[in-house]
Order: sequence, then C-alpha cells, then structure tokens
Amino acid sequence: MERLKKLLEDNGLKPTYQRLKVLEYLDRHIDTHPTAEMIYDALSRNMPTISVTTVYNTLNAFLQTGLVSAETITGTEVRYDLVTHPHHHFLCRMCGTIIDVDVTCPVVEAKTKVINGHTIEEVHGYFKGVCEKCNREKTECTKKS
Amino acid sequence: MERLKKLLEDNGLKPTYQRLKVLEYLDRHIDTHPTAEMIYDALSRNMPTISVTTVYNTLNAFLQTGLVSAETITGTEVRYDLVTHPHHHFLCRMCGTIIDVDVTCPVVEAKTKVINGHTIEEVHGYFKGVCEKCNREKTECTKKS
DNA sequence: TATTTTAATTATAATTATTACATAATTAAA
DNA sequence: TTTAATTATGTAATAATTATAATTAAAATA
Repeated sequence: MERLKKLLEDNGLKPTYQRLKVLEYLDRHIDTHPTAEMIYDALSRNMPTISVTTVYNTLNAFLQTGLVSAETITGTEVRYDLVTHPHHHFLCRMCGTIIDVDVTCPVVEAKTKVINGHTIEEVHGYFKGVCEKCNREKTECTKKS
Repeated sequence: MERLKKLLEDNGLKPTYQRLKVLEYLDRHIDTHPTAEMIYDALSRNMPTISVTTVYNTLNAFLQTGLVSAETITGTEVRYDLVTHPHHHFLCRMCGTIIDVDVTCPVVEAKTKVINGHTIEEVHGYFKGVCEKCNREKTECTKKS
C-alpha cells in the first residue's frame, strides 16, 4: 500500500483514498484489463459513495501521467492496463479474454524510427486468435468424439 | 460500379442501392478511414431517406464478410477501412490523421504462429508519432525563426 | 401475373459509455 | 483558524450504437 502511495506521489498525483483504491484494484487485477465500469462496480461494493465520475477522472489522471494505458482492442469498450513492463496483448476470439504477451522476441519493430517520413514514437500491436485454453478445449472435444 | 456490385455478390451480400453507395463511399475515400457518421452525413446529402441504422447495419455486414475492417486507433471513435491489401496504420498525434503504411518490410511477425500456446490468426498493429507533413511544418518554423 | 415469403430499410426509442457542470468535501497554505 | 486550492460527488447532458417494430422492396412460388 505504501508502494502504491509512493507511485502516485512520484507521478505528481495526491494519494487520495479513491485514487489509491483505483490503483490498488488495477494492481490486483493486472491480468483482467478491466473496464471503468468493472472498477466502479468492484469498488462501490466497499465504498458506496464513490461515483462513476471519480473513477473516470482518476483513470484519466492516470492516463496523463502514463501510469496506465487504455486499450481499445475489442472495439466496443476501453480496457485499462497498469503500465509495468513492455508487453503486447492477445485477444481470444472465442472467449474474449485479453492476455498479456511478453515480447522478449521483437514482435514489432524498435521505436523511434521513420517510415515514409513519419516519425514513429510508439508501436501499438495486438494479436487476435484462439488462446491456449480454448485451443485445449477444442482438442479435448475432438478426442471425445 | 459493376466492380463494386460484383464485390458484394462475391461476398454473399445482395447489392442493394444503399450497400452499393456505402461501398462506393469507402472505395472513394480509402485514405480517410471514415467513421459511420461521416459516411451517413455524406450519403444523406444525396439520399435524404437513408437512415443511420442502415449505415451501421451495412458496415456490420461488411465487417462479417471481411470486406472492411474496423479500426479503433484514436480510442474515441471507430474508423472503417476497406480491406484491399495488407497494411498498417499510422496515427499522427499532431494532426490526428490516420495514414496507411505499406508493410513491404515485415514490421510485424508473420501470421498463424503460436505464442505461449495461443494461436495467432491476425496481427493488428499501428504506429503513433508525427507524420511527414507535420514534421515538415515543424522544420519550416524552425527555419523561419 | 398474382400471391406468398423473405430480406432489407426505415423511424423511433432505448441503451450504453463518457463527459460537463455545479456543489460539497477535503486538504494544504498562510 | 481562516483562506485558497484541489479533489470528489451527484445529476444531467451528450454521443455512439443497437433494439424493435413497421414498412418497403425483392425473390420465390403457384
């Protein structure tokens, strides 16, 4: 908890109770890539007074400092992701899960290059397909029949 | 026009007037990556009776057949793109333009591979930075001063 | 050709995600 | 402790998209 408080202060944000709670939620559900709604629903269970606006305000403040990133992979909703180490995302077309994929091997080109005169500052990439779990279930079905 | 009609039929879609018009618009504005709203606004000028729902229905039908792709690069809106040849997108953080980038050099890994047991079917990637035009204007400003 | 069936389009209303805004509460500074 | 600044809250507004049901057009059948 002290760690998270420091994280906020290091980013020039006052460590208010609600900000700490939002950050804590993101930290504890790093693999969920939650939506604003999911965060609000979870927090409001223990904090009945927190408002949706606060969640959005907080997330937008986090976005500005680069503490979190917003992913629009599914196309219908914004998923928030605590920025820890560089990684990419995998969207399973069967179960809809977004999975972190470490990029030890350079899946996308290095940053700050130039293509056709355009200066590249960020490279965003994600994969779409069938995740390991769904792959396994498909195989099991085949085995049974 | 016959070409577009055939394109619809080849994708198992009846070539109705409104579908043809939406497709024609996408074909003529291939570099704009328009939103549903932009398409509706443009078409309704000559077709006062066309409805927003029809534009959405049509775009969703196109999406299902893979005729178009939906890009959520900016994070606030869905941009539609006629699928012609494989390419990536570049979002300029200064002017907001989305520019097509041909991928002759393999910027992202080849398709249908496996990472951690997840089968990759599609690779989505986009770049963010400053486009060639904005780069040039920045340089000109520097020169003047 | 007339009739039936199916598919596509339309208008309206509903839903959802997000933001604007005014007010209240909290915190920091003087 | 008073004042100023920041942050949180509730309500309402906005914008994008979808659901629904009615209408129209097209295709199939008799």
